[in-house]
Amino acid sequence: MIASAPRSSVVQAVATLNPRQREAVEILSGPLLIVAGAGSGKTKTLTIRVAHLIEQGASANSILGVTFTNKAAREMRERVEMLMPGVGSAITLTTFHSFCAMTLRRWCNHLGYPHEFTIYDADDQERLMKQVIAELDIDGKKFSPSFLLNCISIAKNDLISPTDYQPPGKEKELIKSVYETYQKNIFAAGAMDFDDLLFMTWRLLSENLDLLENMQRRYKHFFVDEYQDTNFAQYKLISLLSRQSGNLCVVGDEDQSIYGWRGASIRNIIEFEKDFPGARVVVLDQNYRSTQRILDAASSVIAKNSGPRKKQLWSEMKGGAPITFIYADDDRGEADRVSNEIERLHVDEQLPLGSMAVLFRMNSQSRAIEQALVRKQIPYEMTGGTKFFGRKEVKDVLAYLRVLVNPRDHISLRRIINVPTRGIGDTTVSRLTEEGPLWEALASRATGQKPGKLAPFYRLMLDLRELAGEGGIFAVAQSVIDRTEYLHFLRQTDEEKAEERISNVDSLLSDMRLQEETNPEITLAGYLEQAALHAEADDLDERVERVHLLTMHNAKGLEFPNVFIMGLEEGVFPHHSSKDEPEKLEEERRLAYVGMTRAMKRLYLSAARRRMIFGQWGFNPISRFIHEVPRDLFDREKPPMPLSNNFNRTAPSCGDSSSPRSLQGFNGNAVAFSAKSTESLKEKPYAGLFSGPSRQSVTAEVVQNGIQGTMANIHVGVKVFHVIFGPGRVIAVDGASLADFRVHIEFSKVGKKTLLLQYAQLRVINI
DNA sequence: AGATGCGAGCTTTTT
DNA sequence: GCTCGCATCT
Repeated sequence: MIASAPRSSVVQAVATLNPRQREAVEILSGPLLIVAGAGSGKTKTLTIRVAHLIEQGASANSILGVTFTNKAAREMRERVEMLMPGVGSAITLTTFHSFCAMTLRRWCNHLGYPHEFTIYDADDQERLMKQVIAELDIDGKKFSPSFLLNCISIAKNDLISPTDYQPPGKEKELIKSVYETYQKNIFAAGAMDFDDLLFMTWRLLSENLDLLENMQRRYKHFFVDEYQDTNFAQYKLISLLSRQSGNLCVVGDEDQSIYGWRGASIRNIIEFEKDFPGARVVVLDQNYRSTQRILDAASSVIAKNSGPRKKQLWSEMKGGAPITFIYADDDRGEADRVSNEIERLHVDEQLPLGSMAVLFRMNSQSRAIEQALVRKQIPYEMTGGTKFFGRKEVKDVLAYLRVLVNPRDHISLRRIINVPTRGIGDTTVSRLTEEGPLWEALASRATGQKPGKLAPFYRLMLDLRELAGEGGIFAVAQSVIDRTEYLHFLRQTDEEKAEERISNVDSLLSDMRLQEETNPEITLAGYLEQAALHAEADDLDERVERVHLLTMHNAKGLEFPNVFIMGLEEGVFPHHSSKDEPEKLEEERRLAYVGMTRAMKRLYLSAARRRMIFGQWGFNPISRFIHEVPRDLFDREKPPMPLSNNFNRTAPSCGDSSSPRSLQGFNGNAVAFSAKSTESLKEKPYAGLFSGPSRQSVTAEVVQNGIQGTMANIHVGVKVFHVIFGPGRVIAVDGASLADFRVHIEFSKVGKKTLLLQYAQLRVINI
């Protein structure tokens, strides 16, 4: 067929869409919700929609797109650019936080902030909070910095200022004053935390109509990706911006909402049609990523969540490889078996290492698999974990640069005033703080009667500031390092780590030089902003020839042909802190859904019978998420049947709930000990695990396999030992089934308690 | 001011 | 089991 006119690339692109996707692309005005299941061609649809908008006459710079990560923004920009050269670079496409930072850089003087404001990360926030705690003379044992910061974060996410803040629970006044003092101090530092970026932008635009109108004149078309992970502040902000034009397109999938703990509100996507009357809804449920079998597994798991499912994903790739279950004796064995399989896929099946990803619930799980891969000399790449820009040595150098840009930043100034050590101790600093803002106090003292050791430091900072005014960012950082003899300091303080630290400082310098080459206009403030808003996941390169290691949170939005999910055990995944709260548990399940739907061809789920936690062996039953996958989807190695399918029963109350977040949940299972010695004891000695005279004579058996034996061992009169409550004696037992077998114990330290055998961590003491 | 030693808490997930 | 922060000592 010969086209009568040159068909635009957009028309060609639209032709490749399925009917639903096409519908989404063709709705160009008004509120639109695209429910986009995993792997449903969301990015493609959004990209073509942007191109279509432009073809229909929208100007590129009237489009504002917000994504969750910088990486997603970058990739979408590239794809738009490919489709419509020139447009990719002209549209505004960033993360919420970057967009806010950009807006505030221009106008934050309206709120009394300096244009060079610093962005505080979690570490800076904690330092600031510790100061607040000291200032208000708060009992640090009663209120941890993280608890207080969390209260503040929740308030800010809800756009509540210190004045309007009504803290929950008791000690209201105290928490309120913490928020007030924190905000006073961060403002004095000319700094904003992540939540401030959103809150302040909202304040700025809602309090300054002219600025809002300025924005509304420019932006006419809005889209928000990963809408299920937006918080209240983000929702209000985008509502405000789009209110006038009404052209708001949001894309998301409530089954993939995994950031509730960070303030994200799933209500935003659920209530979209109420919030924006007249909204159109398009559901993308055809999956182009995974085999049907993988989708079946993932769907079965997510189906256990309450509420109706809006969609059922389906794939044209019928069948597919079975899901593989791997069950090992311990975490090391689990890692060995996973790495064996990785090796097999690579060597025998010629699959590239980069096609494989190992996912886990928490970063601490990476250690075992990293060691296993190192032993096999299989190259891997870990994304996340300790962030590059969060490393001490990197933050030290950045702190210098921050002070040069914004001398009011007393958190950074305090950090480096005696790093490298130059004889300015805590006493001196405290005295300075009493005299006023730290930098000003430093200036007046250094130039006054008794400058002492402050003068050379002040002189140094002045010199560097002068340099910062004229030199490029790389040159300034280089001077900071040279003039402070920072590398010498690193070598001196910790010889073992010196090499690595120096290399990190080196990487920082290289990055700065690179940034400067790509963008000669870059300012120090700009670089610091970029560093603050940088996510490790932004750097992930799927094309690299290494096995990818990352958390499921970091895996969001990615796909890999072969996916391994490790640590599918109760207490690990779902994480013990989520087990007792249905809402948190549902979020864990959504996380499992996200993890499983990353896989294109093959999916492996693994678990260990026992793992080392806090230097002790923890025994966890297989995760409920495994049992929620239909057994016939698995390979030959089927997961053992669950002990009890009643996971939703609340955990046994173990006496006073005020006891420190107990280890109980992690171990969450009974461990039975019998007198006979077995091979596993010889093979894997419980070195130093359970001290005491009975050590030689005990064997551990997981309840999974041995609860029957345990029941036989536990009877009235037996002496037992509980990890938390210590020694005690069984005074009664009852319970009709394995699932609710109860043991009444008189503990010598804490008195009488009733425990569910299935969860209690008990061992029989043999005398 | 800096070095040494001990105990508590630690492991969610991150823009 | 490890690491960090704090207290105590030189």
